[in-house]
Amino acid sequence: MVAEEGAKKSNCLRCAMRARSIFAGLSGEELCALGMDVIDLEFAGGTTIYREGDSASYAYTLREGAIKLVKSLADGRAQIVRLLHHGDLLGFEGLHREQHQHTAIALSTVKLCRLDLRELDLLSQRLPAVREAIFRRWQRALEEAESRIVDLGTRRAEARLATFLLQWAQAYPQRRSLPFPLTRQDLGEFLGLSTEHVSRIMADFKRRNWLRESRGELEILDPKALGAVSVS
Amino acid sequence: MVAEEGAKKSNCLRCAMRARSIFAGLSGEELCALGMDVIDLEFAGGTTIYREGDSASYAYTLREGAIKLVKSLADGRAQIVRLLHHGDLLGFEGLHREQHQHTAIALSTVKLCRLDLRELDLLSQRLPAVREAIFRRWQRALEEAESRIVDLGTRRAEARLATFLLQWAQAYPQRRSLPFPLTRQDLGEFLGLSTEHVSRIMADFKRRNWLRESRGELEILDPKALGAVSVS
DNA sequence: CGGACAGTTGACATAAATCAAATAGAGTGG
DNA sequence: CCACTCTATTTGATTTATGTCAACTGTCCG
Repeated sequence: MVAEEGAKKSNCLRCAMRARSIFAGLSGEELCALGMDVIDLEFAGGTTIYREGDSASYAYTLREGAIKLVKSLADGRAQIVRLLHHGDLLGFEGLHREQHQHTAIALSTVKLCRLDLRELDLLSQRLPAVREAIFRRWQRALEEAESRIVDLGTRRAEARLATFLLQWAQAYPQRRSLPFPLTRQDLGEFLGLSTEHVSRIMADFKRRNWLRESRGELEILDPKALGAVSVS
Repeated sequence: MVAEEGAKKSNCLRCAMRARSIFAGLSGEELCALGMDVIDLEFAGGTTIYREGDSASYAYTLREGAIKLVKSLADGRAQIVRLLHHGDLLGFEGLHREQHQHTAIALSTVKLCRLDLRELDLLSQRLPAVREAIFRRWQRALEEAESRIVDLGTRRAEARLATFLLQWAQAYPQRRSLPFPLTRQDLGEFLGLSTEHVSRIMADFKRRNWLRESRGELEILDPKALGAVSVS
């Protein structure tokens, strides 16, 4: 739960992430000329990166690990609004809003680079490519959100879970065993189900030998079977 | 079901909608200099304005009436992804996507103005104010989508319906009797419920004298009671 | 008057939540 | 290394919410 925070100036030029970042379109020279403070951070799993309602000063690019964006309800329950993987952005709602719209929590150890929102705003006004990149991410987020609305509105628990597992796997291509730092409660809060119900379905999938699971790792043994359930 | 389509050149300068449109920030001169083909259209309720998968050539501003954006499932069911009111935009996903992502259907007689997507794209690159306006609408759409995810994931049928009715009312401020062109099936497809279940709850709300309904009009008699249910 | 069709209502089936208890693991301190 | 604790998970029994099927009603409209 304690923030094991590391911080150092980032070298964007050499960043492995650069091609997939919002600075993808820029030349090396343009990148150097940004004059932006970009700082690399590392947090332990469980760390809260920002809270819903916090005034928004920074946005982040997730370089490694997974993060959940959560909205908390008055009655103590919570809904996971989005799950983020390496390459995803977070905190960008601060470009137009004073405050963060979700609570961001690291699911595993994460590496982030942190961008100052004010600088980013100016930058995006100056550089069409940056603005364009942010815009596109936004659109993709909207499409994913709408697809989750369809999911939640029309599909049953088994199908939602199966769909989710397959999508999770897509975030880690060419890996036979996937990092899987989600608890049953996380799954429930993402899929709109009780933890018990998630547990039953996961146990069922495992009994059918569609999955294998061991401390934070997941292996999908029968994607076809899961695919069949996910459409039903 | 037949498209009663009227079409004429639009006079944006005199448009009552102008202050709320994506051209809100522009001066009269700038507006004149746009050189855009903007065409006013009118469709009867039930008309399909475009279909999911259609190649996207136009975007629209909804000037009057209500529209549903629908995603159809393989099994014949459908999910209403968004409901649009006067002032809302539709078809803008065509700015970055080749094809429309939803089917747009008029719920009542609607008045639209139609914008050519190619021209709009050029325009938005030229005019920061326009781009900004579109961006902000996008962000609001994402926030609404996320709030629906929370709703669908955590709330029961009664609460979802009550919330929805109150939100619908907000789209028609200072009106005691609201236009309400939605069928029980529409409500079901928006809220992720069966038509029968929606019907039961609506009937229940009416029996409690929280609502009154008559051919396409809805009156909310007890917003407080609905509000209480909507949080439960 | 007679169809369509949307809405309502009832009886029943099923999905999922809730409550409660048992089990399994992972970490901790001796 | 073991005993112990704490927590996540699993499982079972039961309740509740919601869906499904079917019949009936009302209304609009030709």
